[in-house]
Amino acid sequence: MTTKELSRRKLPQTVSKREAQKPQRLQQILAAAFEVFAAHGYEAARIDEVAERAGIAKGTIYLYFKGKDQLFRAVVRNLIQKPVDGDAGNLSGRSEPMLRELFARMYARVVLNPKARSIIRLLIAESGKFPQLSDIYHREIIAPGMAVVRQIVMKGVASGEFHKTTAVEFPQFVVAPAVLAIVWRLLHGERHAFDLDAYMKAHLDFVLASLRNEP
Amino acid sequence: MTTKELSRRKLPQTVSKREAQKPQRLQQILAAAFEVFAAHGYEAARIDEVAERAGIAKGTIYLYFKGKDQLFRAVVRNLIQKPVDGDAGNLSGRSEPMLRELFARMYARVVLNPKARSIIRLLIAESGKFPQLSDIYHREIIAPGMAVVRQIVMKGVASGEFHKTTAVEFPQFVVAPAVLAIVWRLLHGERHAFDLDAYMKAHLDFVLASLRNEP
DNA sequence: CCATTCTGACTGACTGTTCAGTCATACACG
DNA sequence: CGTGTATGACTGAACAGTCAGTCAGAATGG
Repeated sequence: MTTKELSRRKLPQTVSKREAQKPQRLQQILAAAFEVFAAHGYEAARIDEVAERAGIAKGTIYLYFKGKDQLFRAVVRNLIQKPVDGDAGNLSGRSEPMLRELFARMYARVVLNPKARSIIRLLIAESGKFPQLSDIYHREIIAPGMAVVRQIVMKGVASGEFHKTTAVEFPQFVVAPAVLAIVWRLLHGERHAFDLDAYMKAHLDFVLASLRNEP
Repeated sequence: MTTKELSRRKLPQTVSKREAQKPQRLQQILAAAFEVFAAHGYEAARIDEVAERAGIAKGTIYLYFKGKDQLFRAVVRNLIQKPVDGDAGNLSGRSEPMLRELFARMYARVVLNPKARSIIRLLIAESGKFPQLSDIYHREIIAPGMAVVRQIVMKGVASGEFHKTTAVEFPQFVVAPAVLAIVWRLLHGERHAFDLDAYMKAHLDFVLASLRNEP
């Protein structure tokens, strides 16, 4: 790139107006596509509806994605590769408050989050057709999550706060009721709903009762 | 109908050969349709494939079912209304062996049963389009199941075998790890699999550790 | 008994529609 | 005015659902 070429550009605006629009378009498409896939599932989702919701023409989608399956992959990948940010946070102090903190985050971010539920529904429904996606989900979300839970439990056991428990081998037990709550909601929607706030508190009590070292 | 007309018929055979075939056809269609729906989901399932697998012509399916959605409903209803037979069995004796018995049945019949898993996947995937089906599932399977678990826990509490536990309000906690195992399998198939036999034993230990009244 | 007629379960080629993906044209920006 | 971007009418394939026709087997008659 020559000095002359550089000097032609407005210096603060290294990218042109049009170039600046592109990532925005992509986000429009991804957002609209997520809504449509979440509402209807992969097969029943219509590309025309995605275009309409994004406020663009159908052809434009094919400038950004090779086809329907590529679009689907991009939508889901985009949402399950989101940084899990400072989730592994402070692993210091007593294990019980750490579990309490973990549960609060887990229910707020996943169980009570319609978007997260929709992704899980899509992953379950389409894991036959898109196994790579559930692999990503496992690598990025499930495995690190299980590792954190295991850490907390092991720490509690080491400090004598918890007794020797099978939750070290299977940290799944600790979070299982949250998974059940998600599935319940996916199956029954608003029907047969139960008090999720009481449920969360009781969940913590139930798990701690199993882990705690009673004198 | 005259005596003469009656005397012509062979008395032991009240139904004709053709009439006897009909229920068999219906079962053929339902069995084939289940395979196809389970493999591809509702939208991606092809009626032609159902016909081919049942070894009949496509038109025949429409003699038995009004349309694709009616066929789907029939397939799922047929499988979730199956008699839960003597599941509520003996509610006598100590609660711990009763839980042990319950878990053995639950893992054998549901968690380890590919057919049951497929139905759950279909229900989760299509509960938006077919909410009545998950209502039936709740009424016929979930609610009675929860009632049984609650009975066992309450009995244990009453006898002093278990302490006062939140599992009375939310029997879901007791079975949640089994639900997680199903979802895990639905998401990851054979990948990331864990030892389900050890898991089941540990699950029982974990739950009993929470419920038991330690002196 | 056999011959004839009748019945309705079954067939599969066909139809109309839906929809993913394309492409000639229009547009906007530099 | 040239280049990269957007459009939406169009196409061809796939597929749910239909229906005129077939034929095994039941009913009727001699």
